[in-house]
Amino acid sequence: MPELPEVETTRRGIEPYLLARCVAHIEIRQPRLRWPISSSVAERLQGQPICAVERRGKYLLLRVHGGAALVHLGMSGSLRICDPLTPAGPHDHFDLELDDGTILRFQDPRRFGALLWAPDDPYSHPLLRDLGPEPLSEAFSGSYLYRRTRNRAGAIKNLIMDSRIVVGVGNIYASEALFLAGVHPARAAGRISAARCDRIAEAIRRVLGEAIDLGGTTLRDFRDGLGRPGYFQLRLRVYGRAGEPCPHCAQLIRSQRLGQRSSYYCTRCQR
DNA sequence: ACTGGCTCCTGAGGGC
DNA sequence: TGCCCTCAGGAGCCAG
Repeated sequence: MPELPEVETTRRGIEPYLLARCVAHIEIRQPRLRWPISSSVAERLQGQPICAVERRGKYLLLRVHGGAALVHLGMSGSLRICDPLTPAGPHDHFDLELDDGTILRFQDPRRFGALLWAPDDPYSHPLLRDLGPEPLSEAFSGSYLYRRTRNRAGAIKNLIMDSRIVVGVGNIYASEALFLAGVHPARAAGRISAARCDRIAEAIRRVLGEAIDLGGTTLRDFRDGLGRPGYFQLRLRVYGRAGEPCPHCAQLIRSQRLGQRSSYYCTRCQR
């Protein structure tokens, strides 16, 4: 579910409730997420003021003195601000209780998400250390993408979804960006020209930027930190639209599995 | 160094 | 109504 726009939307939603508040208690109901929740997370957060709520790729960082809690939403995770009287549901795996009574609640039916402790400089944690650039930063550009794709035989769609190349682009936005750029998702990455790498990089920035502006994409269950849905699903041009006409040329949109994921594209507009 | 495949889970939806 | 199958938005990890 959550790709970069959904994680950023969540971050913006929860940040005002967390900043400068102290963590009073952590309630863990189900420690078995992607990695078991270690007791050290609770120990290190307890009593600490949260000094920043940051995002790196699809990871959220709740920074405190001495490190940060890393939260990943996996495929079905969400974070919600609620009050202590809200009853916890079966997939509400942990609560961060703040000193003003506010609760940050993590729900994740598929349990692919994570809560980890990253000591000292959290950006040197093994999960963050080797991540590629943020797609909306200066470091990500067409020339960067061109350089990183040389001699790569794999499909361009798999490459832009590889977090070591660029972070935050999941299955939905990869299809959308390649449609905007006019590039076929299965095209060998190393054989794409510099000019077309420019178009792909620009399309990724545009799609992610628009999706953040619309509060993310809610296909089934995404909600922001306050329980509100996103609206980018209304702007999806090809994702999930196999058999419907292409918005540019009316040719029927096709779908194909690429690296175990469904890809959607127009054979006339994308080469 | 790359590449493709497997894996962790639960829930929804379609076919019969 | 119920059972079985397939698929789902992530991404670390492994073998080749």
